[in-house]
Amino acid sequence: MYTIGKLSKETGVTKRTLDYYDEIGLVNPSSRTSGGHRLYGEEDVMRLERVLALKYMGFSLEQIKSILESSKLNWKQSIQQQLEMVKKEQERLKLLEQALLGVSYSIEFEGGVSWPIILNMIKILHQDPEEVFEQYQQYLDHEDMNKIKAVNDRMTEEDMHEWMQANYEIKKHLHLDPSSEQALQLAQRWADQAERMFESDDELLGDLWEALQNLEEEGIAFYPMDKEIIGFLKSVLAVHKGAK
Amino acid sequence: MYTIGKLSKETGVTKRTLDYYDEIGLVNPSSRTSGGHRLYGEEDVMRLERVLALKYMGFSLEQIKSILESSKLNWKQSIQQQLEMVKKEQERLKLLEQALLGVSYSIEFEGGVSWPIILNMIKILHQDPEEVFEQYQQYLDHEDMNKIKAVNDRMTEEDMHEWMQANYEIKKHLHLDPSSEQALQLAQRWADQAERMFESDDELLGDLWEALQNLEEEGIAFYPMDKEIIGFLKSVLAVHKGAK
DNA sequence: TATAAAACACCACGTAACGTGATGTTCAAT
DNA sequence: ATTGAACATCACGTTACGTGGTGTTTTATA
Repeated sequence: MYTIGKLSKETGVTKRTLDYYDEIGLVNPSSRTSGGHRLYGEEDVMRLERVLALKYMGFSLEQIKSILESSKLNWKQSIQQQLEMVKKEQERLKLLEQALLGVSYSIEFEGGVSWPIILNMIKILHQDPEEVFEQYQQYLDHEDMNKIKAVNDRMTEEDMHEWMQANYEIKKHLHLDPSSEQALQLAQRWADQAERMFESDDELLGDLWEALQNLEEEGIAFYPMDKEIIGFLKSVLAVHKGAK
Repeated sequence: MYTIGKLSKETGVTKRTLDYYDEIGLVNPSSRTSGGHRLYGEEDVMRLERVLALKYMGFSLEQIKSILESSKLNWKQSIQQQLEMVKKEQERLKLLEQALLGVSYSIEFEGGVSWPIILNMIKILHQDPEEVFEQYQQYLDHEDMNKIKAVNDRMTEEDMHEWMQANYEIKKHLHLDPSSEQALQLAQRWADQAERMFESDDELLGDLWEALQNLEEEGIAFYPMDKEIIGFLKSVLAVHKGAK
């Protein structure tokens, strides 16, 4: 028989928690002393351990209570549900990580917090892609959109970093002569990373590039693409093609 | 100028939430009607959007309030902290998923809920490996332990499934003649999966196998390994070796 | 066996970010 | 002027306990 203090030390659960579990009927001591002190027996300890296991698995105390009194069928269902919840939560966190990384890089490269970029990024990640790529509707078909979303999902931390940096470098050097070697290198860097991210799906990349050029407002390609960047790339491309 | 209802519809935030944000001074309307109705201006809408973005990124309202009034330096720090939190949470969820999968398979194969298995699984995942593999201390060195932990981290859903099933199949057929073809196949299946999980690190696998045999109590190898299973494998191995 | 110290029971308030009414007031349209 | 919709404000509920208080029981020591 454990007193509440002993049990607390044994299991690492605070007294208050045991208090609470007693109060809500989740783990009741099987007996008491004449003076009213709680005494927990072996079964009580077992029950507590099970409760802790289920708690670790992410169930609420309410759910735990009902699970512990239910049948096999209910068990399987609960576990499956919980599994799905966990998977969804993991996806959410993956997106969250991307958003935070984006903001982090945006601070790093832009030298400060750029709200338009952040808000766009959140939009991309927060809602379904349909709504964000709405402006592309007239230029890209449904298949393209899905592919682009897949590209976004595949993007690693390094991809994101390189992509934002390449864009930022261009922004910093918009004044460069499009025919200069340096401009060509910047454009090349941009194109290389785009190639990498699109896994050489040149058709898709071409479609997106077309769409970006035709857009009237600012475009988004995992990062706000302002007209300036697009214009710069366009002019470099023109010179380069002409020279060839 | 938006009234609270308009703003609510515009942004998808409930009135109560706007109420609350006003109350705690997170987003205050910049003016009111003579009658006291709230009127939100463009800046207020912008502020709200920023708040929502930060909320999406997982910050508490308290943090958001201070972030919105702080400097760049503070920003970077906050984002980095949040990033780390998110990464940690993701690791936790990965473990959680493993635990749930384990329980799910245990129900599937054992035909019901087996608490010893569940509690062991939770122990494996919950606390640091030191404590769980304590019993192996005398048989395995530190390096081996870390490798085993790495194996655990690498384990996919399919690995786990196959592993538990292979173990379960053996449990079901303990009575088989060790020299029978069927027994050999069961053992082979077990060994194959072990090989796969250990990525052919035969030395490590050998060490673990040694340890498992020498243990007096039940062992754990990503799943409770009872003496019966070990005994079965041992006898099959003996017959097979003898025959060779 | 008396007494002091430790452990305990039980109570109540606090937390975060709102949801859900309830009541009384102001606005917009008729 | 009236009426229905929108609004302001209040208050209690939610989860899983933490924190602290008061008064009682148990345990250790003299």
